[in-house]
Amino acid sequence: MDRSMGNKSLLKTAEAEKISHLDYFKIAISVDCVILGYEQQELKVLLIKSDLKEFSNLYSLLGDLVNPDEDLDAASYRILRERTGLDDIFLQQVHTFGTINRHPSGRVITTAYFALLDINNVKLKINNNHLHWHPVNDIKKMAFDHKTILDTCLHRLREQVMEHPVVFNLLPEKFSLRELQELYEAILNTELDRRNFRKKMAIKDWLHDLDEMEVDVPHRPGKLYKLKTVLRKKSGQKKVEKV
Amino acid sequence: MDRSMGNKSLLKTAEAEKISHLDYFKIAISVDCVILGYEQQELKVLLIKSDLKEFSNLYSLLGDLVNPDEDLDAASYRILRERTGLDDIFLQQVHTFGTINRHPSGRVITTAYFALLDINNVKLKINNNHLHWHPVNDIKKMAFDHKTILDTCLHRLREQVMEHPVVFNLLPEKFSLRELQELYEAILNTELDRRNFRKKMAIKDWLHDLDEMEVDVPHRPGKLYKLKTVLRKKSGQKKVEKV
DNA sequence: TCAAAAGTGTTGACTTTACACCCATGA
DNA sequence: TCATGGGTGTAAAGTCAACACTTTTGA
Repeated sequence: MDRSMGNKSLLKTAEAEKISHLDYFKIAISVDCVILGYEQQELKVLLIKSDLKEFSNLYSLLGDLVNPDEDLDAASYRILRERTGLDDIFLQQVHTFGTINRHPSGRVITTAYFALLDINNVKLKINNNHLHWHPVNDIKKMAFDHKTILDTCLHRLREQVMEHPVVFNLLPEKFSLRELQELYEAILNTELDRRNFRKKMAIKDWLHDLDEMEVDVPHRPGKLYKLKTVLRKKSGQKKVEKV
Repeated sequence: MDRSMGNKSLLKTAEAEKISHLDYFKIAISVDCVILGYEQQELKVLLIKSDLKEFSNLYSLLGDLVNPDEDLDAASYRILRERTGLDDIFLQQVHTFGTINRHPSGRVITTAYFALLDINNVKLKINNNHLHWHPVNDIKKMAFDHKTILDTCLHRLREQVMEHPVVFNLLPEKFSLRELQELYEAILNTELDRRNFRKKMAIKDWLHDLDEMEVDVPHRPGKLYKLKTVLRKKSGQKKVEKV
């Protein structure tokens, strides 16, 4: 950012600039988190009932204003921690939504993140306002522009899922290949061929064979795997592919 | 965004909420544009000398604070228009940078966009502050966190270039396959095989054969093409690929 | 006639898809 | 013994990478 346009290269100090810009500190910024979990072969998102009259009976994502002394990313981690009690979580920034009238309280620009977590690790912190896990395929209308935000984040997730080992954040540490495949199918909303899926996973070399078996399944138990330790990471970064 | 945490589902009006949030309107938001052009087989970015003492002699991207009554995207189009006089330009949001101390004047969160334009169409509007086109491969240090922003945008551009018909925004309307290939090579920083490149373009079916030839080249002239009209677009949106 | 780039196909390696059978386990 | 999913291989189609020669034009 550089507001130098039209002034004739007079150097200003940052402090002087600050004063001349007070007018602009009239926009609030928030973060909104698409917190995703996976349960009963369904992808679910953590929602809360909006407490604004304008949106009564609609659900919204979890978000909050960013504090002036808080990094943007830190704000999203704070939301997660406050709501789920979890701290070491996969989180990725997706897009910033900034139309003028997206928030009825005033000018609020929001940066959307998605988070992936193991739903069984979560004890929801405060259980009022209908905080709950909601199947993502079962959402028509939301408060604010949150439906758009949700869709944008799901789109991004789908783009990444085959290239980057991210979805493992949705599973318990140990899982079978069937569970993993079902998760992919839930995310991509499609069916996958079992043999081809297993081949693909073998090629990616993401998994570590635990030499353990499923227990308490009503059929032949499958092998258990975990994500290779080197691939675990808290936030996603992408690599450029060679063309 | 929903600040309902911990309150016992008392509905508030947006107006009431606005008042209680005044404290938070202490963050400014800006947009920064990585404005890219292509000239002499080089990718270039439009830079200006920073007018902050803290960054004297460093260049910065073109950006500005977002006005309270201006959409975020509109702000980036405004920057472009002010600096280049161009209006109908490819522009894409990339990432929002929000660490506390990234701007010495105070808390400024910035959303980065990249723009692609035909450098020959541009008459730079105000030519002070060393506004100029700078080869992207020749930049080490920039004001603020602008080097990171630039790198992030270039990374995103490289990711998109083979999947989406975006780079055509950098070329004149009519171009030869050689020119197009040289552009791809400049963006990707690599050499491409001519035959394979032409095959790939043929498969993508992005180009319309104009039945015209290059003129004034000191060798056998090549055919001229233009991007198919249906594929022209001002801002980029991605599609999910089927897996 | 020379220099420069245009234009063009094939082969081998690899990747992706489609598809079916026997096996191990728990009920 | 039955139901359920585990586990596995192959062939055909398609994609990708490497590679060289002839043609056209302007100088």
